Amino acid sequence: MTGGRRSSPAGDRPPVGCDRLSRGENLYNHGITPSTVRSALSSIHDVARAAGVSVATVSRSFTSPDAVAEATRARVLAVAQELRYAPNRAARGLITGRTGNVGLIVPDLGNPYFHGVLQGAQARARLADYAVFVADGQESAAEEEALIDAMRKQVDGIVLGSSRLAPVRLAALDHSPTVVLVNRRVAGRPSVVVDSADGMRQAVSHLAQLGHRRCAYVSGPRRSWSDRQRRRGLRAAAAAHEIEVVALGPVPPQFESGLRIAEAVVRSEATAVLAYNDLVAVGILRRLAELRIAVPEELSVIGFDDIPLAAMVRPALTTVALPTLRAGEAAVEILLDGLSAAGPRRPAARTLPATLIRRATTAAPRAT
Amino acid sequence: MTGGRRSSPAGDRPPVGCDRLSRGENLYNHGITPSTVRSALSSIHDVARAAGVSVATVSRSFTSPDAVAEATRARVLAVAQELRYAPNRAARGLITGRTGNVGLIVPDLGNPYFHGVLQGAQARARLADYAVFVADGQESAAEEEALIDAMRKQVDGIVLGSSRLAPVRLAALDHSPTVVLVNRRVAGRPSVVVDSADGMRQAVSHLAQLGHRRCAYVSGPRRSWSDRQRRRGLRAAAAAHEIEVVALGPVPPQFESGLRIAEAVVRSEATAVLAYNDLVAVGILRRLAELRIAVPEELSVIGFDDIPLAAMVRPALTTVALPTLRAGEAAVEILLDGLSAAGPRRPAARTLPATLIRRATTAAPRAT
DNA sequence: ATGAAAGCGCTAACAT
DNA sequence: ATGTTAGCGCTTTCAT
Repeated sequence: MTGGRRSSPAGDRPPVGCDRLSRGENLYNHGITPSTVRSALSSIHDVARAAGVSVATVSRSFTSPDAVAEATRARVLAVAQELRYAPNRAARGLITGRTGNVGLIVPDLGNPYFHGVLQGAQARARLADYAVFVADGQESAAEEEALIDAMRKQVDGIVLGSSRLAPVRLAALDHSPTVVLVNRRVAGRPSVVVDSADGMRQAVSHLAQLGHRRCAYVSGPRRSWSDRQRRRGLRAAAAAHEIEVVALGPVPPQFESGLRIAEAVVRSEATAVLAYNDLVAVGILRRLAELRIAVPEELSVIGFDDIPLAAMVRPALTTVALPTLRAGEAAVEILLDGLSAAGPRRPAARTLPATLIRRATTAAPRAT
Repeated sequence: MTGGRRSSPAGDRPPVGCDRLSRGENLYNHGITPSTVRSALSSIHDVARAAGVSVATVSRSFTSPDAVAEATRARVLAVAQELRYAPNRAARGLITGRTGNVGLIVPDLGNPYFHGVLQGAQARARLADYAVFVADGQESAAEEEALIDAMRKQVDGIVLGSSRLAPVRLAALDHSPTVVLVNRRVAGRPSVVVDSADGMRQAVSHLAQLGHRRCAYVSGPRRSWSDRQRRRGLRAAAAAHEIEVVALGPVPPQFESGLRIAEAVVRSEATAVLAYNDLVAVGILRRLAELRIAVPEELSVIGFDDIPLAAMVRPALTTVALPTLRAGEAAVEILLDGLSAAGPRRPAARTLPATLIRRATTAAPRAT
């Protein structure tokens, strides 16, 4: 593409942009062809010089195309492409106050739940030509705050997934840049949450219809907002369906927790168990199999999240699907919206629906 | 017009931090204390003024502490903390040529293999106080190149995981910033690869010892460097152990592929199957269970990667562990090393060992 | 429609 | 040891 077409009036100009290169790059570039050497390090000045216009015109050609004459713009753009020039976003940000970046901070990059959020956020950001920083808070509130501070000036907004920060700290956060919460709700902050209380309702109702009367719930981290939502949903639904609840846990939201808690589930004499998340549910499933307890015949199991794993185990896990990908997208969308919005407005608070996915780990309880 | 901002040419600038805030942020900040409101947007000038020193001294207090008097530095740092000042890295980068960022590009953020790489890269980068951009190439070479271009000026280096680029394109890539390859080897480029050929050797040798004489291999993407390594390792090891090989595939490296290929594996009459990766292996496992074919009694199965999933399924998957986390770490390490190194030197090429993890999907073939 | 020049926040000479 | 100043690459008045 680079070599062939020379339709522009700039075609006969000498190959420019090499003066920058001589700074030392070419120490590396021994046997490399000219087309390779043509560096991406050209600046707006190189383009201006090569196109025979001022830097202002080059800048305008990129940022407000209508402000420059058709022919000029075409020439500038052609030269720019030839030189592989693209505006330096950091420099641009210095003056515009916009970085073109967003940050994503999650408590644990190892948790599949956040992979969906990351994927969604990244995809949505890319659509708007935004780049995303990602960082792992290591389940620590302090680290999370440190990361926010580190990112602050480099981004136009931060998506905070399942923040481990206390509500007060969350509320006290700076408003620049904007922080969008995922899986948390705090007054005055934009957020996107999943209606997991309703998901719980669906799960319990499903169990009730199957005839279960006594269910166990293995709860997640005590300070987790999601867990509180689920417990709330559980209380309400259980009452409505006259189901007895055995509370187990709390446990860390991991596979190993499931392994460990499984026997307690059995001892509880519940005919069904709801786990804080799929990871725990799959752990339970695994241990149950070792214990030779048939699922779903002897015990029904329901998870939360619908991570890919849920469909891969055997029997396939019935679970409450939480749209993590969409949550990531939505968070970035809110961020971007807020940036383009003229004035301040009340913070967006999106709620995404949860959906029960019936697979193979739920059935009627064994007749007693 | 927003009058306040860039008014006075004569230096007497208004307290920036505050006028920024008044743009509307504090509409949200009702009952919040002054110390909270004090924005993080203060610049080096604010600190200099408040500490009664020049901006140069403030700068030095951060970048070369020894160059300023003990007492002065203490005062500056105190004021800085009070003002919640931290140097703007974009501005710093403009002059130093260092951004303090690295980029990570992978073909598919949904693939668990890359989650390890991401985690490792992020952790290692954070250790050096670097931030990481992450992007999803969507299994497309073109998108990958576009992402590289988009990142180029914002990072000091790029980690390219399992690049889908053709070798020529890879070789033709700019050397600024440095690109470190993961799971690819190309002349003149730093890289970290996992010795999966040796991993394959271990797997085949294990199978041979168990008594298998006929094995199937379900290969991954044709253009995948890893797949070529594995086939190479397989050929050699199979020859050495006098094992007959049935080649199946290629298939996309996903769970569903395993589901689909399982029957072909059975028809192949191999007594063991090696899958391109764990995802495919687990898919095979799943379908085999439906087919009521006992694993490992009737068929042994081995995967590659050792993603968390491998230990969670039942029976637990025997697999060749590839140190993805370490690969991510190593890649960033190489990047950082290269940045601090004085002159150019021959590109680092790290090879990480693969390890066979024997779990429950391999056993001696059924006596015939 | 275009150009000259100021300046975003910072660091690195070059003074003092 | 500290201050002054010249930019880094860019956008944006303000002139022309």
